[in-house]
Amino acid sequence: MPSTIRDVAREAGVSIATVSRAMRDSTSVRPDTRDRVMAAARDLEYTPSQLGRQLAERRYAANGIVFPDLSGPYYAEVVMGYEDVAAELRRSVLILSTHGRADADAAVRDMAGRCDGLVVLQRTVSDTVVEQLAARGTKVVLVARPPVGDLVTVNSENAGSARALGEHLVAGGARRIAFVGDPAASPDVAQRWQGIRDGATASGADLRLVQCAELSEEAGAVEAVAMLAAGDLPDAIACANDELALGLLGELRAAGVDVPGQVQVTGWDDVMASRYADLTTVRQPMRELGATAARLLDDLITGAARGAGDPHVSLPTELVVRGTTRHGG
Amino acid sequence: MPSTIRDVAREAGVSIATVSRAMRDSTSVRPDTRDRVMAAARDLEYTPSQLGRQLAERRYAANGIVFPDLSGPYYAEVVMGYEDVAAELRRSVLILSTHGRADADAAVRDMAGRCDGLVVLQRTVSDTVVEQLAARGTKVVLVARPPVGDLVTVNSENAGSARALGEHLVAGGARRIAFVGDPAASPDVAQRWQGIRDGATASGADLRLVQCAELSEEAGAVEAVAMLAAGDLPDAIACANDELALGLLGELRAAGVDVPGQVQVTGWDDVMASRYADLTTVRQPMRELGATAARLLDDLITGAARGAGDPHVSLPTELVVRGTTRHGG
DNA sequence: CGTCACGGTGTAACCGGTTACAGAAACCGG
DNA sequence: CCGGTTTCTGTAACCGGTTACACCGTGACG
Repeated sequence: MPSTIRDVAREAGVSIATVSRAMRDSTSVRPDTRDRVMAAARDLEYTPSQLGRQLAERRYAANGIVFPDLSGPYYAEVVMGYEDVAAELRRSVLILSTHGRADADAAVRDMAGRCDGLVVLQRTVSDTVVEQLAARGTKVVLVARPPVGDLVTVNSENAGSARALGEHLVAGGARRIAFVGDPAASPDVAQRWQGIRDGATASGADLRLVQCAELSEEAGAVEAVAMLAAGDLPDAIACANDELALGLLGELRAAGVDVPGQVQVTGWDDVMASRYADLTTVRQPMRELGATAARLLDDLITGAARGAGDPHVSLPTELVVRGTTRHGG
Repeated sequence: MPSTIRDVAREAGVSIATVSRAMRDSTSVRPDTRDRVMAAARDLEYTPSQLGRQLAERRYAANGIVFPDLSGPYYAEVVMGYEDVAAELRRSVLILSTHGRADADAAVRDMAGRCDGLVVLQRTVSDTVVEQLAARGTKVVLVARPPVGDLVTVNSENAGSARALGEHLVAGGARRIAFVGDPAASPDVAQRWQGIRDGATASGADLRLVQCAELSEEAGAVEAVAMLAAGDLPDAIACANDELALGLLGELRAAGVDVPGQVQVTGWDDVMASRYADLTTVRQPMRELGATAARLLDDLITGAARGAGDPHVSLPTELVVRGTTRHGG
């Protein structure tokens, strides 16, 4: 229904090549011809079809981003940072949440057929598919995901802050510390676990692992109930992320446990709710993660050699001490 | 670089038409031919170009969604609900955050050139552009936005819950109530303001408006400081959304004000942080909003007449009473 | 005045698929 | 064994743009 370049050409009495030229560069077309074309385009409400253009130019001017879920605040922030930069670079953004979908790989392949490059958050896409895409020429940047080949990755620094967190807990008097999470689930969690252990054990405390795969408030509540039932509360509980910690914290407080007097509790991410729950945590630069990934991806697509150095970028994090841990000590 | 349909045709010793047919429907191609084609496709790692396909079929199999921002939890949830349904319907999702961008209209037009239909949240797109898009054949669904022409809209019910909220505050003993927000900013806020006023005044209380355009924690904090400075606290403060209320609440509590003893405070949306701040609020079905919009949009695109009735859908909301208001009365 | 350079424009060949139409091959009953 | 279907496949014309190349007219220069 919308008018095409040929309609405009007919209306303006020129060839389609001239219309194309008039629409995209002002040089190489005589001013009066250009005006005639523009007038015709306006009359016909002509908007060049992105599709035709993309096919001819063999570029999409679009980027994708694949993430597990948008329900927590974490990914939303990353996506936001990504979209922001992408829009600045005049590229459209396609999103794909793999959630629990079985056909995630197929969906990702489909998406790859619609954009010049994409960012993969976490383990949402298998190594094989990532490699295939990269081999086919789709540019890929991995965020918070184990590296594949020598693809560019962006992560936030975990080890340092985790260590600081471990030391902070011990300084607050903790001797027996529990870490709630699943180090096997993601390298991020593994690094947090490792770092906290380093910090805690170096100071002579004990760290034990409470295996917990899901990182939700519900899972946190479940773990809290289990610990209370076992009647064996540690001095401190370090959670793999904030949502887990918030769920756990709610349950502990409901049970009348004194936090941080009896048990210290920490999370990771510094989501909005943590400020209100007064939860000690580690702030991740979520928007920066997305923004950085977008820029690196653009470099790859445009062929800029900015990232000639290390293809593995790591962004700093920051320990945020609040009321669920003991200060000073 | 990736192989095309012609490569596969050559490899398999058939014509491109046969390849096309073999790839998309299993009937109408002899099994052994089909196998040859599939084998060739596998060998060459052939994936049909979405671009070519879309151009030929004159459909994008993609939907867009335009929203102001993803920083709060509200839009993220709506987008999530939208993406979920879209993925189910096998459509890709394009996102566009208008944030503070000056060229938002141009970006939306560009987006419209990449999808069969799109959803517009709030006032992110001007009436003129919405009308143009609709006229050009792009299907449009409006969410939480004033109607344009007879386009389909999806909203959550505001008036009823707002009225209930007003009555609840009065039942808690409030005589002088302040509403913080800007009814002119969005019809949602206008309806909340109106509804709360109805509920409050019917019970003999007073409602005054504290004009505040921005709906952020910062803005809420600013308003709280202003009220404290003026030394004239009302009995209750109803905020246009949760973030505003949370910011305000933080400041009041920091100043030693007794909530809800001295002042009752309410928000709107029921974001995650509100549970931890123990904020009385109204729950909106955010995911449903997105999901419903996605389904209605799909109906429009596929031409299903499901929505033959009223093109204005309204989803129910629910008053959530917590600790920042006085129960019972 | 002939030639050359150059700016402006049109023709036509792409980009990578889908599909109407026609023709070939296989199958059927008589 | 033949005519008529039916089933399969190929040819070619799209979809809506971009762009290499050829062409034409003009002004400058020798």
